[in-house]
Amino acid sequence: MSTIRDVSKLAGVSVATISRFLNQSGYVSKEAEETILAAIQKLNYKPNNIARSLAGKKTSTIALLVPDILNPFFPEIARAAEDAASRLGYTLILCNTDHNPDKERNYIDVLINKRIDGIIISSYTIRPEQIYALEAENIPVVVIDNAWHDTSIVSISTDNRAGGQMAAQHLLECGCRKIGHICGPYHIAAAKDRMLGYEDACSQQEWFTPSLMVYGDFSVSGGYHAMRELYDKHPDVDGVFAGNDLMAAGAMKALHELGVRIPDQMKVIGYDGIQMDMFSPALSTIAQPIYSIGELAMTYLDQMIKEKPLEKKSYPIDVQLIVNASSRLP
Amino acid sequence: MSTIRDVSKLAGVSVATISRFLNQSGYVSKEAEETILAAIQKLNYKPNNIARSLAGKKTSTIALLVPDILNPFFPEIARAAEDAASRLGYTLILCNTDHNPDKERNYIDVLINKRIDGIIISSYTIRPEQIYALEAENIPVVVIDNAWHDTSIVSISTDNRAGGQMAAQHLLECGCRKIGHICGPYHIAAAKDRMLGYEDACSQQEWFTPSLMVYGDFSVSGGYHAMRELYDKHPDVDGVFAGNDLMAAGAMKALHELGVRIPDQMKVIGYDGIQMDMFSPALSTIAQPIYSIGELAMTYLDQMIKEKPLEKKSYPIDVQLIVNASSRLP
DNA sequence: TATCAATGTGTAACCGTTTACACACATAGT
DNA sequence: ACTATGTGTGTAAACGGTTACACATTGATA
Repeated sequence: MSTIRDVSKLAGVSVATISRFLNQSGYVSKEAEETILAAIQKLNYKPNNIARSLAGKKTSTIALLVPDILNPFFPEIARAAEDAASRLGYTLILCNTDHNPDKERNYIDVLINKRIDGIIISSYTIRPEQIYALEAENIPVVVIDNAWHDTSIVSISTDNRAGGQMAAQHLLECGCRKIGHICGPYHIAAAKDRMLGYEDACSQQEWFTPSLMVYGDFSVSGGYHAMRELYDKHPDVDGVFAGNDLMAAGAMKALHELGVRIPDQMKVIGYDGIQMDMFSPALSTIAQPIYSIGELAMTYLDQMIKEKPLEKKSYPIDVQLIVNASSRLP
Repeated sequence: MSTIRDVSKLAGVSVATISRFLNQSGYVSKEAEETILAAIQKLNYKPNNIARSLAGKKTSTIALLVPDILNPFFPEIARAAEDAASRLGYTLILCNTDHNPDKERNYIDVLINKRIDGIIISSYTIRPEQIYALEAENIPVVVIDNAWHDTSIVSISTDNRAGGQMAAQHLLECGCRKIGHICGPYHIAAAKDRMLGYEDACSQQEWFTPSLMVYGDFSVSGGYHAMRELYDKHPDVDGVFAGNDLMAAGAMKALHELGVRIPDQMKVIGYDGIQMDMFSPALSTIAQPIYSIGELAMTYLDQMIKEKPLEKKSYPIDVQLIVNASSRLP
């Protein structure tokens, strides 16, 4: 493995000139360029990015911290972030935290030691102090899917309450006369906000009762069991809003087993807009622009890394009602 | 950001002693340990891994090259590889190549420049020469889901032909009297082998005709259209083996639309064993131990990095028939 | 002709670690 | 008393780049 000094020797110019040539910085004559190029090719020289990073203080590496890449929401984020990262000349480190604060802390330490240029975090469990620890080391952070208002932390997030309201409102407009809600984990702000949105839309209806809100854990099986529980308590529900698409899928599975036809007897709507093109009937949902979120996160992060000022700290993103067969009017 | 020299100064010992302490190498007295620890804490010192890598020739970073993390097969691989990597003290870089040779080449160059310790590759398009390029730079490679026999390349793979045969055989045993096959892209060895397995099982049947094999592109919509085409040509098929689970899902969607009941009128089996717990009826499949594949890849890679000899070059993994509702006997 | 800017190049310090080597001292074995 | 071995520490040279600074040459301008 040859070094810049080997190239320097072979080409008969100083290492500084080679470096200038490689980085297109400063002046290099035509002749020098040619001899350098020839030497590089002859030696199959590849600049060592480790050394570059040490001297230049930039690793061209960013990290993406997610709870679990197996949750279909995150591959889409990862894909978007990676596409943007690659376009901007960064490489993407993937970290799964499983909502585990120890793992989070541990990863953050490792990433600080690696002197990554920036980090995108999606986490329900992380505490602002940990973000400040990163900022103390001059590592820019963008948080997605979880906003702390009134902090200096840059975040990209959607209005879950408005989205929840939109979902419930849609079912009302479809003519549903009793709408249940499968709620995500209470300690997750997004889940709670979506539930509040549901309440905004439904709590004044004469049929409303709190037992229409059942608990799921954002997973398919959570949605499945929640749906059975809901149907047990209220066999007359004719619409259900699940706090995310995975639970909606679980609910539809339960309904299928119960012989309840969708959308004739029951309309279903989810939340997130993850890719579920294999589904039949296709699921209505409140779609977040997942790809855009990942892409924007990377874009803002890049600006922070380049020390360009950002306009705002908090970037709200709009959600969109997608009507599909699962809630289509007869 | 303090350095080892700052710690050295504050603790009143040489940098060598600090380094020995940090790496638990060589002798360090109890007293030295204590003063060092105190100094580290006081300065909030974090060892710079870039410098470490430069001096030590190890980056503790490995890369995972996949076609597309959005394909549900790969998050499972990524999760497994990342779990194992993290356990072994590595960090995982994620790269999407989209089956695009240019992107592959580009990533490989970048990764060489970053002096990653090793790389796991899943690609249908990559050429052995590119792997040799990595090996020339002393970067160990493990290839998954694609074996080149008679080469020095370490690979983990399954016997797709046997798996395809198993799938078709299963449908025969279920009493199917005319079985179609939705085949993946011809240029992908795995797809072709699965098709050959199907032929092994079915080509001697009196009902067999080549037009029972239709083409899909390993995607949901590919499977959907292939199923419609197949049903068009042969409305009397009562069993279909799709070359992967995504196409099986697309096929089931098409069948649902066509009003064909599964499994009564048509039995369906897929291939891969990706997570599809939201599906109803649940899909039968030839399951690859996806998690194990990712985990083993990382394990073997670690051994290669540590220069421990590997027993073999080619690690064959067994697949398993999973019978679910989509092919259950009446 | 003197002055200046633009072009082109080289020397050497620096980035923050690891580690080979030298050295000092204690303890134990002969 | 002499060696060998184990323990503990420090100096300084790597690792492979970047870049500040000094210096030389050229051509244009006053």
